[in-house]
Amino acid sequence: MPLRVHDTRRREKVDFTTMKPGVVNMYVCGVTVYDLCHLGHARCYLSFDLIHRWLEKSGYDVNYVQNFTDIDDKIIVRANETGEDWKALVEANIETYYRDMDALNILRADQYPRCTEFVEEMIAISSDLIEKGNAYVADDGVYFSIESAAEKYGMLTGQNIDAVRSGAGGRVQGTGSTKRDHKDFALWKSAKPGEPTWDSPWGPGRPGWHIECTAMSMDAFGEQFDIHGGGHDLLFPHHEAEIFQGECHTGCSPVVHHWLHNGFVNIDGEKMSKSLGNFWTIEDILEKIDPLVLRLSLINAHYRSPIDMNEQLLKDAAKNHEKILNCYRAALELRAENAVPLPEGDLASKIPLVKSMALLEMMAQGFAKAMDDDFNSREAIAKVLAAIREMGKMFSVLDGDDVEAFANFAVEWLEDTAGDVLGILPTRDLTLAEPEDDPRKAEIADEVEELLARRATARAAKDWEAADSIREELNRLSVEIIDTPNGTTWDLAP
RNA sequence: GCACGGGUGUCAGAGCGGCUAUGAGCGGGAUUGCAGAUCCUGAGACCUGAGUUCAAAUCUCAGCCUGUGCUCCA
Repeated sequence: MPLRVHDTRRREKVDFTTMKPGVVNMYVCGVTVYDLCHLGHARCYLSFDLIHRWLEKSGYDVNYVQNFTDIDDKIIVRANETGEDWKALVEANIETYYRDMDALNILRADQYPRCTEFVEEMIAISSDLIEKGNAYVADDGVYFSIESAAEKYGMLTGQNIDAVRSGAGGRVQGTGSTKRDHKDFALWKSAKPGEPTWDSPWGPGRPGWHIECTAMSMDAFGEQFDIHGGGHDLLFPHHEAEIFQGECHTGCSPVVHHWLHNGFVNIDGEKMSKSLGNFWTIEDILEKIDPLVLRLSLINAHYRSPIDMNEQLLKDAAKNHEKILNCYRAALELRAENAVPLPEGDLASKIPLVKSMALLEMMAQGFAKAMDDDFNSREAIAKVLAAIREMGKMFSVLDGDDVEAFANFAVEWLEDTAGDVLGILPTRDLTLAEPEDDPRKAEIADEVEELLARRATARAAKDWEAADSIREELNRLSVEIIDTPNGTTWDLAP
């Protein structure tokens, strides 16, 4: 079954094709680095991380480019507010961007170009657009003239230029700009006092926002490429501006073969915004919850649907994540490197085993089918959850060589799907880590072990009252214990 | 106003012409000293109206409700 993707421009799911067989050139709009990353950024880059991972799993060689917007009004304003050098501000925020995204197990892109490195290219494109009659020089900069390519208006949002034309005029007045039409957007902004500037044929100034992505994607891929992604708020005007610039400059239509946009994150039913005070930075959330739980909660919906983030959602995700990890841990503990490969040996006695493996194969196919259907991670997660139930059943039914071999199979199954594609599995070492490996746990380990030993003695003597009171004592230390047939294990309470 | 989405059980959230989604929560049961984890199992749904069809959450039309964009925003 071929990969299908929803293309915003065509407004439907289409078969995914690439310009060059086996190679995907993908550009995703990055962050403007003036502040910490928030939940919305997490969702966006998580969405494209899944797309990135699935394309690679499908055998494509993916060239993933994501930019940093490192000069912009907001950066200048923020730097002025704090008295910090804007370059230092940019560097600091790029650092925290990497820190947050790494925590969420988002694979790095292949390139992270910064727009200040492409000022020359942007000037060249702007000059070309002026020559072609698609742009003009005004008092305060260079503007792209929408009317010069009116047929390209509304490509992504479906807006009708005639409806917008009728409202023109009023807003241009009073801004001090000599831009001809309120729909026109800036390619170059003339310098204002106290701002960082670059030289240009139109005097000192700095590039407009939209032109950077055209310059950087062209630098990376040439005139046309396969996927352009971003948040669904970038549809207008940013991505439509790119269509104007890119197509007029290159003469190619389309420049972008597949436009992909991710949905937004709401908080408790309201749009996330600073003014509402419900603005969640990744840094804040990760103080409270496991990054992989946050990751699971955000990929637990189709990437185009809006997500309403709330406590219940995180609770569900934590619970599911734990289930998956319990299964993964059990599989890792039960497996044996040298187990007899399956299915081999006396097949007649292994019918349940063979059936179960066939069932899991089908689930793996279901997983692939879900991902092939416009990266339906929610459906894919459902397959993983169904699979771990099957695995849990088999772990308790099988024994001996069979369980070892089946566990090998299960480890591979899980790493192939939940690990490589969904990115929600910790490393094998972390999954099997003993309490002592965590410094917070190491601190209390001796005390806990001593209490556990006393409890074990009490339990052996069937003194349940004493055993339970020791457990309560452990609970007061935020320690959770679990009795298993092989002894008692413990962990810090979540 | 214009544009683009969405309305599925208590909640989250897939499916989008015929087939148990899945998970949380709730109800039984197995296991367990108890708890936890695990497994088995039950109840519970497709906004309204009309149409197409042998068959409609699923397609068409109308209505109602709701989200988002149209200004910087992932």
